[in-house]
Amino acid sequence: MSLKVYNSLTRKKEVFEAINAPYVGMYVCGPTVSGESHLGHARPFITFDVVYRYLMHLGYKVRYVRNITDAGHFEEEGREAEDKISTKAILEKLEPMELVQKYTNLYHWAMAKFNNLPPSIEPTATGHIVEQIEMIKKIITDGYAYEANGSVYFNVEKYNTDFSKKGMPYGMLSGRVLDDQIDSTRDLDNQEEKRNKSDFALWKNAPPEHIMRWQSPWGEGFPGWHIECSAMSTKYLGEEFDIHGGGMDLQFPHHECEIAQSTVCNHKTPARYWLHNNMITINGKKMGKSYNNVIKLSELFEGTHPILEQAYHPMTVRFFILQSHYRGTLDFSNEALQASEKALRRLWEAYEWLGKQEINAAVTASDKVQDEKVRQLIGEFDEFMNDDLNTAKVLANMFELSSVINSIKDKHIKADAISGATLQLLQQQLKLYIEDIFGLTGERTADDGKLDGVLQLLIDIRKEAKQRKDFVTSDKIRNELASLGVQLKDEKDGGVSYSIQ
RNA sequence: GGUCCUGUGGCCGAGUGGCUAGGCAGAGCUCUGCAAAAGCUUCUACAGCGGUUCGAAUCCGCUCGGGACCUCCA
Repeated sequence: MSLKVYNSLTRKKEVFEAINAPYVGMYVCGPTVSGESHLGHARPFITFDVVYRYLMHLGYKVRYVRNITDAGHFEEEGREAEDKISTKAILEKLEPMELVQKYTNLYHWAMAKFNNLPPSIEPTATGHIVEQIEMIKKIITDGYAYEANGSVYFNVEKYNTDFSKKGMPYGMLSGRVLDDQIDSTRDLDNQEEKRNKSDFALWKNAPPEHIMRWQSPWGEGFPGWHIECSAMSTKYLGEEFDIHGGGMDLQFPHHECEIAQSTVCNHKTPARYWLHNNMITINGKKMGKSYNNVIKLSELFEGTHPILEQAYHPMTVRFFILQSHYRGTLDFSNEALQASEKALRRLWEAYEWLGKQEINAAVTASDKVQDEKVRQLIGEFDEFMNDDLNTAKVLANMFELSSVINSIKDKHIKADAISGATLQLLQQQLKLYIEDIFGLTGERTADDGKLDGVLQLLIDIRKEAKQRKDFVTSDKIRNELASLGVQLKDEKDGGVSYSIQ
């Protein structure tokens, strides 16, 4: 049983084979830190965090590189060269790097909230200007780029002509044919510098108002849109690495250009497997700046966006994302998030309860059918993950297992129906998948046990009240706690547990 | 206009030629002082029209609807 992933490059599910097992190199396009990340951005980072975790679980030694784009890119090509970061910096009266630092910090804060593991290397574009310039020089030397007025452009047509012969045409990833595109490319101003509309910038001459600028062989300027990823992936992962990930909207032109640049320099397609996650939509529309429908992560966690009916815990969002397949769109709504919130709580409580049970491994199953069913549901975790990381199916199985766990808890299923060995396996596999691979964590806030002590005291007082049929007191405790977000649950065996919202 | 994806029950979502997805919501029952929680049972599905097939939600065609990319974008 081996891992299969959908490779955008071949448009097929393929068996994953590492180039240099057990080592795996994975590059994922990170954020542009000119603003705060929004819900849509959360998806690739959570998706590839799970990929990272799963690969490690499979025994690979993964070098996970995720860049930070902190060198400004154009708002719009052509018009007065406006650098996104420097423009905003002027508005906010901040130094560009101060702004970049602020949003980088916010981004890291959100990643930590989501319990995403930090990547092995998180290189910045501004920290790799030298590498980018070197790469551009090489592309010029090889004849695939030209200089014009202090800017450097990639010659797409020449590349396409030469590399089509080698079976690597420009557009191989996105399925575009260059000839079709030339006509369909938008008519932009100030295109005279380019020989062809489809050419893209490797280096841009910086106009005087541009704050972020570096010295280069072509004068003062800043790197083009795509070169940083080629330069940094080559530097840290080599000329050919295993996985390249990112959002589907980056497939063209970003990844296509990346392939072209790297292929000229290294004579091979940079990554073997290209994985693309789909978009998060809101009312069926992609969440994005241009649609003016973004929910920033801080707004999501605090419930401060007008669309939001409440705040959503980062784990709710993580769970929500894992409940769908990464290649499908996922539609945001309050109802959907609220459903995820409840579902996650149910799953977690069953998981937590089982984890606390002392299991006698010597017990044999009195209900072979039930035992077998549980074993099968557990066994399918790997199977589903290996089938292009189907986290949704794994979660579905977990819910079926939760029913079994709750039935044991409520004694609807006999304690010895399932063997000790199976229950131990269940404990172990749930922990592995819920915590280690899916990266979910308990919502309970850490405290030093004082809160628990207080609650246990209240539970005792309520119990005594109930015994003398003083329901006014017992209900008061229950209801007051409920309004504070602490829910008491009377268990079958007379015990009382609680959950905190 | 070009390239491509998609249409599943009240909502979110798996699935993909014959076998229950799952979650949330709704209904009934069990438990309970009453609730909640939990368990059990249950109701709404595969856009429409044709075709292929013993059999299609699943394959093919058409129609209608939604969306993405072609420009920064996760």
